[in-house]
Amino acid sequence: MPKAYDPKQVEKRLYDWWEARGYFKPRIEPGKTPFVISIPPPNITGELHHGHAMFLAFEDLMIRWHRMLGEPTLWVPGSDHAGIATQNVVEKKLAEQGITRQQLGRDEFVKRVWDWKAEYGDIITHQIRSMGASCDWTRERFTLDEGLSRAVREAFVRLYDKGLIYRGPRLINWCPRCETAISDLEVEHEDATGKLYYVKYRLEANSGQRSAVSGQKPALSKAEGSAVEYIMVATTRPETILGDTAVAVHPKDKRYKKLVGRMAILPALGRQIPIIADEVVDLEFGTGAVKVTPAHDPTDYDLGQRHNLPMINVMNPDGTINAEGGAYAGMDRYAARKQLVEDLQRDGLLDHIEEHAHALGHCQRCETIVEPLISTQWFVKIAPLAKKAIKAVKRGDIQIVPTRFNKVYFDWMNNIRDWCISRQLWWGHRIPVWYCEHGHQTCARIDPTECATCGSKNLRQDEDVLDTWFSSGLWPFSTLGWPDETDDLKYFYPTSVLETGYDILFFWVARMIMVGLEFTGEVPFHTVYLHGLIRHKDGSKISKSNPQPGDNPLDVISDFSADALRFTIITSSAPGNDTKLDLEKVEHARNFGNKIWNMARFITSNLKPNEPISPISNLQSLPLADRWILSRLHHVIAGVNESYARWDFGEGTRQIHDFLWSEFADWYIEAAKIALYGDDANAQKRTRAILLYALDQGLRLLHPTMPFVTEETWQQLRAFGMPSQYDALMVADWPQPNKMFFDARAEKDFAAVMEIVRAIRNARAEFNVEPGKRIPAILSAGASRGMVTVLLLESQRAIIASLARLDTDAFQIEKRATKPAQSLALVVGKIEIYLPLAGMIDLEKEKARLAKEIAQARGEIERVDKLLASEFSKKAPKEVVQKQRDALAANRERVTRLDAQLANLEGREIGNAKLATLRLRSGQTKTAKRAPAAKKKSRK
RNA sequence: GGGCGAAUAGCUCAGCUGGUAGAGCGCUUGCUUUACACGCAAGAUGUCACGGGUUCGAGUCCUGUUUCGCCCA
Repeated sequence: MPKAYDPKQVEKRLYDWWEARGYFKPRIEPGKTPFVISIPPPNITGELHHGHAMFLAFEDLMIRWHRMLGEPTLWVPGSDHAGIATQNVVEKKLAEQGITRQQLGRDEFVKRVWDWKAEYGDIITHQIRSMGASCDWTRERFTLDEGLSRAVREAFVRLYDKGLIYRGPRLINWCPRCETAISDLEVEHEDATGKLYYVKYRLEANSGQRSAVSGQKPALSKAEGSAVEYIMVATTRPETILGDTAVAVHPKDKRYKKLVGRMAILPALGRQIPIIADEVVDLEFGTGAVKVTPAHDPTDYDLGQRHNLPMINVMNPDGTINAEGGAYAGMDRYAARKQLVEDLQRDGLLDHIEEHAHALGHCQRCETIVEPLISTQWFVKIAPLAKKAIKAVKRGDIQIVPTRFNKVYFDWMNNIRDWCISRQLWWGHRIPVWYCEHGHQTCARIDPTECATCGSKNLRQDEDVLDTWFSSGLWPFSTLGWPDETDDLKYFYPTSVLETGYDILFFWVARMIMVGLEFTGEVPFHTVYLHGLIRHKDGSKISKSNPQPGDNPLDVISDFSADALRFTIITSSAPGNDTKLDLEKVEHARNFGNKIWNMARFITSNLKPNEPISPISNLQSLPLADRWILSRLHHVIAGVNESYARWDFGEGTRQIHDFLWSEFADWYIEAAKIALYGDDANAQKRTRAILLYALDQGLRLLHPTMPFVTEETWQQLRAFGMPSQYDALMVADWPQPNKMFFDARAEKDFAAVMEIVRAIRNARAEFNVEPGKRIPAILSAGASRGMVTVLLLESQRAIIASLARLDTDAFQIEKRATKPAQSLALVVGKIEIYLPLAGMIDLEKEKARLAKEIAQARGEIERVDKLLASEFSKKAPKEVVQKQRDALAANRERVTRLDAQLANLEGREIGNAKLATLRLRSGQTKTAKRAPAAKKKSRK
């Protein structure tokens, strides 16, 4: 085995091997419940980014874990045709050659997009492979492939027939750059400082009664020296004046009460519009009088509906003013605004301009400011679908992790608005509705040849395509063959988990739930696991305008390995919370991979060729270190299973990391060396078996998080003779905790051994003992249970000597030893350790340190004394109180001994005491604290 | 305006059901100890944002405040 693990040599090879062996493909086993995830399909225009890396890490973890649990496991991969994005990309490319899509015509353009897809559309799915994702590529789907297109059409026709899809003129969000309608969700609101223009509308002199209202504000005024009256409105979008069909005031607004019913004259166009009263008007905003543009503003649209106002659309699809705009026709909306403001000013109708903060809607795809306008579009009547979707989550048929997103989900579902599903694009699923010359609609699964109503053969298909999310909504079942009752659909649906970022809870998750229930009568998945977003180390958003090293996951993989990226993502994130990616952490994860590799390297180098590995038996008779590591291993197995079961993959993976590094490598492997290098053949053999067993189990636990390094390492173990019924780790059994291995006594005893070794190492470091030097030591077992302790220590003699670098010829273990002259005395629990280190002790330094420790221990005593004197001793649980009592006793003893030593030192200084007995810092408090901690989890 | 999240060691983050805090990196000291310098050993480091409350006891529960971020309108 090479000295260092090289992921570059491994990852691609292993991935191809796994795939070639068919491990990614599940077997349908009736009677077994399958585990299924549908991949969140990435856009074919996309490149791998950290959002993908995130879901790939989590989903592959779940998939590999369940596969190892023996469940038929399916991860359906695929990609999304991304209507607007893809069309934009291809149009941009054509533009480089000076070609527009209109020049090509629809059919030719769509063909070009397919060409583009053939060339570039697989990039993303290949990049996905580099993360190690074990998807079943034989089931790969594309939202625009034949089967899924059929599903889309089926879905549309069913909703249409049910009356849940309708077409009509409504106020929608229009992107003038993409020249298509977009749904509410695709509009991103951004706060901006704009201007609020105060514009005076003249009043028609003969309309209604005349009145002159004197107000605080010049909302209504008579021009100087004339009889002309005005009503003043405030607007952020002056160009929409062209589409005004009323001015509205609040019915209770005294300033304007008398004006209601009169007519105002629209500036620039001279059209007469009524002044109406409606409660929706905000008395505080601007002048309290608002212009009403029903065709270009959501509030005004509703207002217009209530008052039967005409709707005048003044804008072309490209954002220029249309013929309704009179002199402004043909101007871009912002040019028209500018011109209009100038004209108003010239005419004395612009009163003043104020700064104004407001939210501006932008197109999610191209960031162009979105224009609300009236347009004839297709909509899904969504409330009936939402009702069922709410129930499914309320009933618990679907569980959202973390649960706090339930509220977000319910809020959105309860206030849901009809979904605009038509897009004025060429790339996508064309709406399956045909019109005849009489205006009849024919909606059909198969392209019709005649009108369903009048039989006319003169049919024309609707030009629009469907929102990409319409097809994504069907994803969990369309990918399994729906609407056909395929074997896959029957066996794998409903899926198990839907794992994705919380940012597409509405876009995708909610819609899948709604349409899934509608079309299949079942929830599309039982659990929704939402992850957070990956951000820069400083918390800023990863974006093209703020590039930082490590933004591209492919670079991170190349620098540190896919395993390292996955490990980092898993261990540094909590469900639903954003994660800051720290490259230093990825580096550590890479090092961890190398550490694992080297564990195997050590083990394999100690295996005997052709020696059969015997199973572990006679647990009771095993040496302490063996019983300890097996017990620890099985506690960790239990812990990982518990953590994973409650979706806490980070905690589970951390436990594996800590076990392998801080317990298995730091202590067991080091301890195992004694047996391996000793001359007891049986001990060697047994130790080899346990090393193999523990690492094998550890690798299995870690495999879902770090698939490559674990598989490669495991294959090495096999190559060197580790018996296994499996050809690959990825299809090996998932570890299950076995209580038979739990051994509290062994954990406690070995913890003591570790403490002794640490105490000696600490003393060596403190007193600058040469690292390689073997020093003498005397262990004194102490009074109670002395013989038991002696036996324990005796049995660990070689390990302690080796790990603490003791001189084996001068290493004594006694029930009760006397301190030699010129020695340090360390106390670990009841055990005392004397290190004769004559000539190495700095008296002054030692006295100062002892004094400090005494002060510390006294502080502790004071605190616990106070605590025990309070209600605490009556009300706290017995074991908690006992723990404090123990701590108190330990500290009292500690102070006594420290005091004695200090006095001894001082006495020696003034008098001539011969013995210097020193205590070091690893006293009882620390011991007591560390032991249980190490039992629970001891992290590196 | 409504809602959610975050605030813990210099940095990035863990801390499940309340019993006075952990990791990685960084830092200090020392090590070519025959698996690993992508390593080993030994260390130092925290009024757990702030105020109030519940409790014998609060980083952990309740409440208010501040700062930052996000979602919805």
